[in-house]
Amino acid sequence: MNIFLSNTINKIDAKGRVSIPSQFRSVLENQGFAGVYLYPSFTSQSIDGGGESLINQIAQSIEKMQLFAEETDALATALFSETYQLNYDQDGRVSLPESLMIHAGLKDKVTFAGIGQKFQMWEPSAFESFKNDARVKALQNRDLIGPSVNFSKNNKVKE
Amino acid sequence: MNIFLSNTINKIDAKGRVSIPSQFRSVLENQGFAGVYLYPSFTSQSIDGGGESLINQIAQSIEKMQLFAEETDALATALFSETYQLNYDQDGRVSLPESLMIHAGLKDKVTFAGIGQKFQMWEPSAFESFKNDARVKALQNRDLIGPSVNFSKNNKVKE
DNA sequence: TTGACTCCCATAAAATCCCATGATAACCCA
DNA sequence: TGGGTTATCATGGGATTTTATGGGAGTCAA
Repeated sequence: MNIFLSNTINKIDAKGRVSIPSQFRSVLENQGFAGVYLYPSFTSQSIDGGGESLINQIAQSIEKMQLFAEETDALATALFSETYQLNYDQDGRVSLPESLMIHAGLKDKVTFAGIGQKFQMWEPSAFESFKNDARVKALQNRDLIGPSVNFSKNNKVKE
Repeated sequence: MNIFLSNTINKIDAKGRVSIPSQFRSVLENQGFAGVYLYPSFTSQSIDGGGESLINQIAQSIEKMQLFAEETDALATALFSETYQLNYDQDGRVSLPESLMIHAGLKDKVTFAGIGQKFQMWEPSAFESFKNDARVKALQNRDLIGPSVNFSKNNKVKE
């Protein structure tokens, strides 16, 4: 597999370790190395995660912005200084930095949610309400998606 | 064959496994890999399914959006976090995630209905009533389809 | 020494593999 | 054409593997 899909809830144990879901691990390893990059989401109380290709993508989009040097630096600092590279152990577990735990309000459980190019880590009940909102917003933006997804307003038979 | 056609009812066994109909499997394997992508339908109590080409279509439309936009995250969450990639075993069976079973109200049987680019999975009796509605709507909209399709009232829609 | 981080092993539950069966559909040939 | 033989398929169930998780023991630095 090469994109992050589905969602699971995993436990954070007494030592602060979490298992990265095995399907996510296989996506990550396809990208080159057995580890994850994590940073606090800019738009929500969650952690964004991904592999090599996500980091490369972010680096590229910063370059393309053609900002003044100091603005680029500021943006890069904001992004990368809070980004952690964590190699997971042979059981597929990482221990989360405290600042990320706090940002996402994590205690002893975490929802891993695949969203394509990256995944997010949420406090499980916070994820539930975000997901319900997301579904509503998705319906409002249905024209952005291809015709094969069943988003039609009047529920036509033809698809 | 390269589109999903016709419908069959298969059993969900004690372990939660279902056989993907063999005709569907050959469509899927033409698209690149021996597995299915499933997600809850946005507009009905059923599961939408397809192969590589369906998921690529969706992934492409999301990739075009901005990386850090709030709406993009919401849309991606709605689409991908509930999408499951299931590789079927050598007998062509998958085990369905509980959240999909609940969404579609499945118990021990499921109707696979081919609808061209994708297929749907329904609780059999729910599918029956949906199909009757669909036939009525199809007749009302028959002019949207080319002249070669014979939808006249005396001539039943072939199933 | 204490705490943070590994590595390693144990276990239970879930997913997957593998083989067997019966039913149906496809095939073949006199 | 009809009857028998072969495939193919959906399904059941035992055996094996994978996965998430708990916890012991070793390493390193402050």
